[in-house]
Amino acid sequence: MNLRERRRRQTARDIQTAAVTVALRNGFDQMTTEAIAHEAGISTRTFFNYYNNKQAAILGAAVRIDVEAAGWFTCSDGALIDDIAKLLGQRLQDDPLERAVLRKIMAVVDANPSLQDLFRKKVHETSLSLATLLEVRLGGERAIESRLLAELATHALTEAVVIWAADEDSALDEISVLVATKLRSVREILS
Amino acid sequence: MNLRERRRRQTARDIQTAAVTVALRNGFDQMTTEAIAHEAGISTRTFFNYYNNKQAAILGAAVRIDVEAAGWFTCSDGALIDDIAKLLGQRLQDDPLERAVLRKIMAVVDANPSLQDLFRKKVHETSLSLATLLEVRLGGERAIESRLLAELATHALTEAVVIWAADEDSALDEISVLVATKLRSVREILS
DNA sequence: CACAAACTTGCACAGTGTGCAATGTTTACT
DNA sequence: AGTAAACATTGCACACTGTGCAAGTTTGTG
Repeated sequence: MNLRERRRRQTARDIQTAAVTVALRNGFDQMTTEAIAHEAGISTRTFFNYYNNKQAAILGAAVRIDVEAAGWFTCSDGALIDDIAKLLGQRLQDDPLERAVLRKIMAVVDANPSLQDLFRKKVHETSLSLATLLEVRLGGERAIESRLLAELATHALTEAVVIWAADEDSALDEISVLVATKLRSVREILS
Repeated sequence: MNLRERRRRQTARDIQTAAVTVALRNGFDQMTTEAIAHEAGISTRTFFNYYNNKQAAILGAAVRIDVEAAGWFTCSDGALIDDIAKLLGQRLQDDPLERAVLRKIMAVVDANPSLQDLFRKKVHETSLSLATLLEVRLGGERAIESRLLAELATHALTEAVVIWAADEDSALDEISVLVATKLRSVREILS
């Protein structure tokens, strides 16, 4: 990994930390991009080189499904629900969540619709990646079903992460168990 | 209904029409709120009295689930999937869609991520209303499942409306049939 | 008709987000 | 080590967004 690359990521994280700090101190709505830049020790202009807006700075960089590492998914013959849960769980192992940080972010997000909007957008992006994989696995004639199932699964992931964040004693890998449980539960309700 | 109320709705629709017109003519990104206001024959300031931003002007006023008229849903003993499909279908009967208008709007939305964001937000709002009803019907211990199912169903509705808009010969009430079909289909895939 | 409530508008203003050009830093390559 | 290309940071200017306020206009009601 480059020095450039490392610095870039570090700066991105620094800006995120600064943004969360300022948001918790002054409230997200009062917070200006200028205040974030000042807290992070950079110019306003540089702030916009890293994030498009202050919402994005709070949520940080997206964690994407690694399509290379997901080849197994499209041709696995395991139970679909378990495979989906495993796939989504993998994403979280790569770049492990800090419960404390996540809680701070959640506190800010909970109070701010515009952050929720962006969060939904990110969930939807994940959903689209998953939908692509599902479509390969299920066949192109089930494209719509793939999108619906992907949407269901990514929302289940969100719910699972919220539960994980609230429960001090739960481990990261319990998240994918929870996702599978919830998907089964929805299937039962639909019967 | 008041004269005031009627005029307000009419102005809201006029602004929406103006916005769609300008967006198709100049492209959404080039379009300024000033251009919309000018096209609609009002001041910029008045524009903001009706819509928070130009995205909202394109999508128009939200159609909400009428919670009063949905009392039957929480205590019905029909098949859940059919009830959900019926409930979501009802929303569309109230304020019937114009295929031609909808297509224009879809053309603008397809080309503009910021419009898709807002659209997702509206879908999510519908999902939340549905989740509340589902939670009453299924019981509070299945709150999470209610939210997941609501999310699934509202996305199915979106897919169904898209199909309806594309097919010249389909009737409005085929939408809820399609929603039910897709939900069943997802259930089968999960088995 | 007269009055209150609601609507429209102009104006001022704080904040957002981008293009550009100058200046510095890192990388890759010889 | 030397150098050129690639990339990063910044200031500045500028167009656009969105809101508060106050003054003027229209509409519903007694």
